[in-house]
Amino acid sequence: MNNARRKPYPFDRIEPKWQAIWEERQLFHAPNPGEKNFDSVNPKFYILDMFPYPSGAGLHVGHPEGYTATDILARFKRMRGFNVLHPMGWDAFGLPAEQYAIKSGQHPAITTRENVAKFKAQLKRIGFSYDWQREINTTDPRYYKWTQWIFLQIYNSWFNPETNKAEPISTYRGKNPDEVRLAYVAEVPVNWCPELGTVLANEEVVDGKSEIGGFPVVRRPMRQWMLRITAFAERLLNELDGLDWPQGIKLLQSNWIGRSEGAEIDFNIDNHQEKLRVFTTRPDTLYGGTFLVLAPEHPLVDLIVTGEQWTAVREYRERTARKSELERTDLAKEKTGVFTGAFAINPANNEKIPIWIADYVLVGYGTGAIGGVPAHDKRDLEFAKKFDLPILAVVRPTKDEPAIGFAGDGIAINSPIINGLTSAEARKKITAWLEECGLGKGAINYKLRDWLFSRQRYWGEPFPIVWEGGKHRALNENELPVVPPPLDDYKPTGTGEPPLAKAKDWVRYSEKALREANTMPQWAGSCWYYLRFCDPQNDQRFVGEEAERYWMGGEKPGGVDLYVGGTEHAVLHLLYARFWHKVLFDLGYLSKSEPFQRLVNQGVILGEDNQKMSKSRGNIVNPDDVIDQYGTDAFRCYEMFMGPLEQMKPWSMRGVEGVARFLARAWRLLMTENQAGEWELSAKLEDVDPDKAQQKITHATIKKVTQDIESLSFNTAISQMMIFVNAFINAEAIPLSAMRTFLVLLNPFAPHLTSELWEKLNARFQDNVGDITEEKWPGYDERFFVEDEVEMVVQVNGKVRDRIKMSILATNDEMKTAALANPRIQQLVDGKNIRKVVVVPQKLVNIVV
RNA sequence: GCCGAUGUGGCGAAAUGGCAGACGCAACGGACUUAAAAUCCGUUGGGCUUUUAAAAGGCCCGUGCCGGUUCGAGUCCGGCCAUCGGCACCA
Repeated sequence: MNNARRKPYPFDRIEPKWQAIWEERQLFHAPNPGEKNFDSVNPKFYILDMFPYPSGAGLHVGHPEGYTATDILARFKRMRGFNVLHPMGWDAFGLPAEQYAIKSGQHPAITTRENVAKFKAQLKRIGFSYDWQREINTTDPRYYKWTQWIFLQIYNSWFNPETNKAEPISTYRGKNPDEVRLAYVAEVPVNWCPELGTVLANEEVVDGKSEIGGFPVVRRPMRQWMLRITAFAERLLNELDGLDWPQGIKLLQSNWIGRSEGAEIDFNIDNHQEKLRVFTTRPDTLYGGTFLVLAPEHPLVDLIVTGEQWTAVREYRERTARKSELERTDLAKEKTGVFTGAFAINPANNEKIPIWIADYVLVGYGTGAIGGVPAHDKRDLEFAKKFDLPILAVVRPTKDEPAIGFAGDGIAINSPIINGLTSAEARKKITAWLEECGLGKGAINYKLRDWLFSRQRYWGEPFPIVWEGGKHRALNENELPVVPPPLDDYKPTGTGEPPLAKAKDWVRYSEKALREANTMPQWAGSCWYYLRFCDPQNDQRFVGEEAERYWMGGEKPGGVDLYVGGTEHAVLHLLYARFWHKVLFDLGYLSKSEPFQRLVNQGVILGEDNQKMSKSRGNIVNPDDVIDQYGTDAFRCYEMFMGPLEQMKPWSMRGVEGVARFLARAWRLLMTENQAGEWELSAKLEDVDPDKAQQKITHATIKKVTQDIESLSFNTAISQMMIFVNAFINAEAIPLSAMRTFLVLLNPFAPHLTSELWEKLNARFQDNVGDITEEKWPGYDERFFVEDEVEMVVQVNGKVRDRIKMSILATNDEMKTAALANPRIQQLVDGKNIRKVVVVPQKLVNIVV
């Protein structure tokens, strides 16, 4: 014998064996409609994981948490007769791969290939039942051909506000279609990250730093591709309602979209032709507007600034431009600003009010200009105090508190047209008045910005666009895919010029036309991968119509039936994908307007020290080490036993051991070790009827496990199976039928162990049963739980004082009589006045004295 | 500041308004063993108390804090506190 630690059961032999069998027999392949073995009678179930970004570090224990949950559900649903689509793929374009490539000097295509191989081997080792025939990779030209194709659909569409839908650009009747395309080029202030040498989307900037790498980001105007996601703001917001998503994620997304309702008001400028438009949610406070503030970048500043103020204004604007996003949004700092020298007229009272510029007004939101109402807005109040501007209260609070600084709703005062009205009424009335006078109108504003869609990086999808005579134009579909040139030097240039521009031959598309050299962002590939999974090999279409209708359509809810992944994508992937989906839906390519009907977020797994896992803390758990020691079935079960799926929870090696012990006990329930140290089927196993108690616990376990899997309460399902094993472990005879049932219940959790035991049972009992993976899920019969006697709890004033065995058939009156006749209870209520007796049938009697 | 989630033993946790702490970990005791590991059995929220003692009971307190609804509250309602997460000069 070697001196390696003896395994509690031979998982190291069993697990690779069954993985090889599954692969060989392709048991988890889901045929499409029209394909061989497709069964049109079964309902479909599409269960999707967020596909991983294959980093160099390999899987960590957080990935398999969600993957195990979906795998259990997928196996369960198959056993319940569903056609289950459960695919996996690789989101492999993007910054980290490229950063890593630059650092290691290896081409990103090579490192990506290696990382994918590593991830795939790790996932296979955990025994996930993915349909690997559907594997996709976003960096594969056969895949991104269609990413580029979808971009063309977006480019060749516009948003028709009348139909509230995306339509082909050919239906646009205006002069210049380029103004309304859903993909357009604009010179806008963007998030430029010098360190990464690229621009970033708002969603990719966190606290003024790049989400990836944490490098400083500055605002800088650049010519970039944008996607008109803002046109869909209202639908993206409204259609959240119908989705079965965690409330928190919906809220995060609706806050990001940030709808606010108010009015746009035009102010005349003293001695100028131009009008100044501001957006406000509080038109009812118009009378209290004692100044206007423009964003320093506001285009009107140049026109209205007076000679004396010009130097101060210019200096202020330069200072603002130099500031990083982080400095500018620092809340702690004092308000700053400069007077432009110009005045506007408040349309409500015709007062002349000064126009200032200040960096607390953002050029990107609303109209980039605000009416300063210092009495009822905290920021305006700070500003007015700092620069000694007049403060006029126009809302009286309904409770006893000072009017100055009151930002809530109250009663309008000092406002002739609306005096005495509630704020809500006042808003309505003054908006109507503004509209009548042509001074403004009701308006809705969104925080959501258009999606900055180009990157100055190498490792991404090239745009299917060429430039000719200063104008962009789409390539033909038959020119796809546009494959990037092989580049030895793919480093960012740092100047904002994309690395692809270095490939002069590639860029030269024709005599007159040059290729677009920017690439698409990381998110492009993941915006539609769930569609490609439905029909991954199709080279005629991004997804076949029938396949799309089957997997993404169907009865309500339809679409992806369950999508599991982390919260970190709440406003990135999940918003972008919904946007693309809606465009494709409007253009008639898809069955449903929403992609993901039900979303579940798995909780973060912390290190044993209760801290976030990180290299620097040294508390990272590597799945491979756990599997080496305890086997993958134990790993899977532990991930699920830790606690509720959606909860944040710390890892515990001891906990893994406990679950491993449970599996070993289940193994020994059926197997014994002989003299030679070999495992063989236990002699206690018999083809006999279970006794009453065994029957009861078997059916109770079927019920609990079935319901708990449906509700994703995997931890309590495992608890119940532990109770089952504990109940049988010392039985004289182990009834075969109960064991068969149990193995099927445990199979989704521990597929290798149960497959092996099932095979052993088949060999001994030869009752013509096939592979466990193809078994039907067992049903349960409530009759087996019902007992002749129940234990009735007797309470006095809500406190448990005794328990009495009662027949299940006992009436309420009989229960009451029995309780009152009980000597202990008699003692307690003796001499007291019984005021009330509450009876809960078959459960409890409460005597109130 | 705003929004959201969470708060139960030494730890991870469980409980359709009806016996709080299932299941697991850790700890302690025992069996097996030359010994250890493994395995199996038992005890395990806190305090008080009855019995010579053990066995077995009994009483009180206990689900972040304060109040309410109810025969009965971890669960429902109101108010606070703490931790975590998100958003944040969004007009």
